[in-house]
Amino acid sequence: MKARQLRMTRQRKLILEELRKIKRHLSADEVYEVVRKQLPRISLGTVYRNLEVLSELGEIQKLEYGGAVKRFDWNPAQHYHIRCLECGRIDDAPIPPLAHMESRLQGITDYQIDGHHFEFVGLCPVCAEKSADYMVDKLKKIRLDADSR
Amino acid sequence: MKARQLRMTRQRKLILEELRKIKRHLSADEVYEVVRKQLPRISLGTVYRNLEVLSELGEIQKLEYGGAVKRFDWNPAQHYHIRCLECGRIDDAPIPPLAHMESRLQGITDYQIDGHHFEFVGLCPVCAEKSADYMVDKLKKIRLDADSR
DNA sequence: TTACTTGCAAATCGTTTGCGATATA
DNA sequence: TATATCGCAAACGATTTGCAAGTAA
Repeated sequence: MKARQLRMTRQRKLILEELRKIKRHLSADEVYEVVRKQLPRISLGTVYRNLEVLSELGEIQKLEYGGAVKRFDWNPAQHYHIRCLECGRIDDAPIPPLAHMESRLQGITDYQIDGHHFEFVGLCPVCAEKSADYMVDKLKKIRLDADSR
Repeated sequence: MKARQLRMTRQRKLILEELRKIKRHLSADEVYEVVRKQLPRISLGTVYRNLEVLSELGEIQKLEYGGAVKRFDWNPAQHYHIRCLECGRIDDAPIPPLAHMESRLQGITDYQIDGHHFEFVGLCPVCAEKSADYMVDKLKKIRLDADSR
């Protein structure tokens, strides 16, 4: 679209390198914490600006499905995700992209369709564990109540 | 889960009625503007609280796919949506829900899967029109430049 | 040398929350 | 009457932005 005279600054380079190295789906704040170890004076604003630029360039991808905070994926190729409803953690979903979805809307929508988003939602192993502990506690209490009557 | 002593206040009733009458996918702020016409002293906080309660009850559904603002759907049944990347407008997608998606992760994820989200993204008719106008203008300018040389 | 980028801080935006007053069941 | 809910305003968390100084090309 628009030709841009972008510069590969130390900040931009480091952010991209760390994302590719860590291979997880970090929020802007998490990226900030990571790169701060090597560039202590970097600002959160710079991190946001660079994540934006890098995703516009197609070097990374911005994930903004559900949940409050956006996350950034080192892998710009199309693939799906699983999101934890409790803590917001995101992992790759091990299934291939659905084909021919867009063509199913041919002629029956007046939208100009660009693509689709798909994600599984549920509880990550850590939060599922916590949730199970909570239920066990609850059952214990109910049993105690019954015994004391 | 938890038995709640909910009350059907005038505010709660009106919000639900208006959503069901309008049958569009409104943001909290849009709901606020609508109900304010009949209850001028209602507060935005009340609207947020009631939209939350109503979606917990399953009377409506909260949409929090992508985009910044949440939207609320009068129809609590499972169905998919199309979202405009430009203005955030949401409409129903005229395709049935995908079946058997969750079972495809059986045994290959340590997440506890609850369900999935799916949405098409693109440009709504209004924004597609604007975008087309913009491109036409651009082409005209390029032609003028060429002529003047 | 140019103008893209930065660090910093203040601003913005959608949403949530604490409070004392109100009204529903 | 008990307490769920309200209106109001302040608080919040994530993200964006204005600006003067710094720096890649």
